[in-house]
Amino acid sequence: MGVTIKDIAKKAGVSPSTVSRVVNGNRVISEETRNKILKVMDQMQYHPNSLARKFANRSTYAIALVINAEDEAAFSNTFFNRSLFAIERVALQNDYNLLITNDNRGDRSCIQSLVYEKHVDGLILPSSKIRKEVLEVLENENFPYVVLGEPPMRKHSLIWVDIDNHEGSRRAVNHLLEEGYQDIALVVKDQKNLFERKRLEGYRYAMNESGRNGNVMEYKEDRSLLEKEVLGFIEKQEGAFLCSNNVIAYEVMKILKDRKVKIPEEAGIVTFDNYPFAAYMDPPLTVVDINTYLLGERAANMLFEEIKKINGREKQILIETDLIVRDSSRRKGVVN
Amino acid sequence: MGVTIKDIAKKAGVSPSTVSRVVNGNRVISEETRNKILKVMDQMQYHPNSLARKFANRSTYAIALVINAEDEAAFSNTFFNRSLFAIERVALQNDYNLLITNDNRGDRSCIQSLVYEKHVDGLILPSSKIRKEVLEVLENENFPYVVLGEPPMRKHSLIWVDIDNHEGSRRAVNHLLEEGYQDIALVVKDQKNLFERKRLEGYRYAMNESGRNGNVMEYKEDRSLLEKEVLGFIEKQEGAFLCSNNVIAYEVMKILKDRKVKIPEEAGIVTFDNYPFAAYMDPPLTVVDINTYLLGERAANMLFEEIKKINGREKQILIETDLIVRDSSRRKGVVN
DNA sequence: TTGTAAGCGTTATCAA
DNA sequence: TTGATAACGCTTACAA
Repeated sequence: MGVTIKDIAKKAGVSPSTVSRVVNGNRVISEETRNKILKVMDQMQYHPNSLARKFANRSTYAIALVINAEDEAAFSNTFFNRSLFAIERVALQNDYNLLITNDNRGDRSCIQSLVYEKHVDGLILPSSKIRKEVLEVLENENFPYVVLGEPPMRKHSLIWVDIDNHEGSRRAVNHLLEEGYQDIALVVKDQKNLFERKRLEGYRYAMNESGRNGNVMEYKEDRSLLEKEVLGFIEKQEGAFLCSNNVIAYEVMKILKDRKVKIPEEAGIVTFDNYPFAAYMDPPLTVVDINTYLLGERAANMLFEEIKKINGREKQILIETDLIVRDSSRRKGVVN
Repeated sequence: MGVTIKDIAKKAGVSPSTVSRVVNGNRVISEETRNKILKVMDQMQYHPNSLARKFANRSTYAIALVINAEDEAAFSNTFFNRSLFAIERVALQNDYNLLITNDNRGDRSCIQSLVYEKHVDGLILPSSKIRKEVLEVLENENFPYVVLGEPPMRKHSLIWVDIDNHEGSRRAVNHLLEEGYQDIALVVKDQKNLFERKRLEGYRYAMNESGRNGNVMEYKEDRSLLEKEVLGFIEKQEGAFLCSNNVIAYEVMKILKDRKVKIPEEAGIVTFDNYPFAAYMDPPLTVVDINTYLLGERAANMLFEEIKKINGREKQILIETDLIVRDSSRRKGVVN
């Protein structure tokens, strides 16, 4: 097929191993022969065969990102995308390739295939993949991997990165209290999801700290239920709503506006996730922004530290959220 | 390292080639030996070394998707993500891996590396990558590739898939005319982008067909300019706005609402892209939906047809848009 | 139906 | 500083 190291060697009048040394930037080689070989490589348009290289090195120079998408959801959410982008970038910086693997089977086979057959050098796994049988495989092989999201087990020994949703809720609650809202409700979609669970915990924690009970509402298909709860809540006091995503925030906002409840004067809103539209709402929405780029970047960096066995590496990282205050919760200065 | 084909052969009392045949599902083999070998493979936990396999086969069983992201933009837009998801899925169906390569250098080196070094079996390239020097490399090697988006050159010979933005505009314009709006303005962001160019062309075409001149507005940082144009336009007649994305639509909507212009009675709005928020707007936005999942799926399928040299394959595909009519343009029945 | 043996392109060990 | 040679694990003529 293509030009091989042997062809170069023959033409340059050296041995294949010398050529190999040049390709690999081996230092112990004379300027003279190096230049000669480089010239021939250029002339003959030599491209090292990475298949052969990987084979000889027993390494793919690739890491795999396992995703867990039964449907398109995982790929269409911004959360995932920015992480992916970051991971790809870090991989590139380390001269590694990134393999994307969508694993919709629940067993260990995907991981086994990646480890034993595909011979990738490291894995980034979503926390939803963490199960005993999977960990078994990885630990047997002493295989480098990082978990994306706080794992459901062994959270003190595994290596993972997550968004600090707990702290995000606390920030939002404290901000709303400072703005003078007397009570705060949390509106979530379903509490199974890990993000929402942590948000709930943080909310409860902060409410508790302020001596309040808290009030959790669920956003369901049937809007009228939520409507009743929201209006009932706001009737009692100048309260605020911490919403777990932008759609929920929009719904709450609509319910309030329909009843001519003034935002932020009579009711405040804060939502998780800074979707492009949050800033365009009327009034613009205060958000707890989560940096998913950083999430991916950290995960990938940790993985490479594992692969390279760098000393003193961190094992668990929580990424701070960022509270972006906009008009939907800026009660102070408006009300006095 | 791991268990090899030789280990299996020895233990099963056969030759390595026989084991290889079993691994590869070769037909010419007796049930008996096959079963014997399978049992041993299971016992010894054999996993074929894909590196060695790829090397021996001179094929990676991988396709690469080249993306072109100087920044996070490419990864955070939904457009790209669903395509990516589709491509990954099709690759998997064909037992291929997907390699994501972010190429921010403008030259041919990324493509060369993919073709000559990494030995992927096919490429999916964004149309922005299509340049003479790149095509040269690919054609020299007779290398399978598909372009994502109508290419800037050789559009009748290259293999590509794109969204039919031209038709999308026409649909929207005709819908708005049918609803009784007397004139339609197109609001775009910048006309350099291929999507927007095609939308503009389609708009002009349809307007022309209806004997109208058309009116193109640009959405810029400074909103006041657009405001003037929008209000001036709507003063003259009951007109409608075709917006090139959701943010623009939101801005136009806001301008109109601030002046108490009734939507859809006195002004209509249609926007490209069905972002989750479009349905939540007040009134809900009519959208020209573009199926980017299908875009990726088609691209990947075409690529595998190229790789497998299947007969009678299509060369250029335009993917139909879908008009989802919501209240923001439903003037009929409201006005009579 | 099965076995033998060469070969894929590179790296690594050892000797020169 | 260089070269000869074996090895990596699998596939595939070709022979049996």
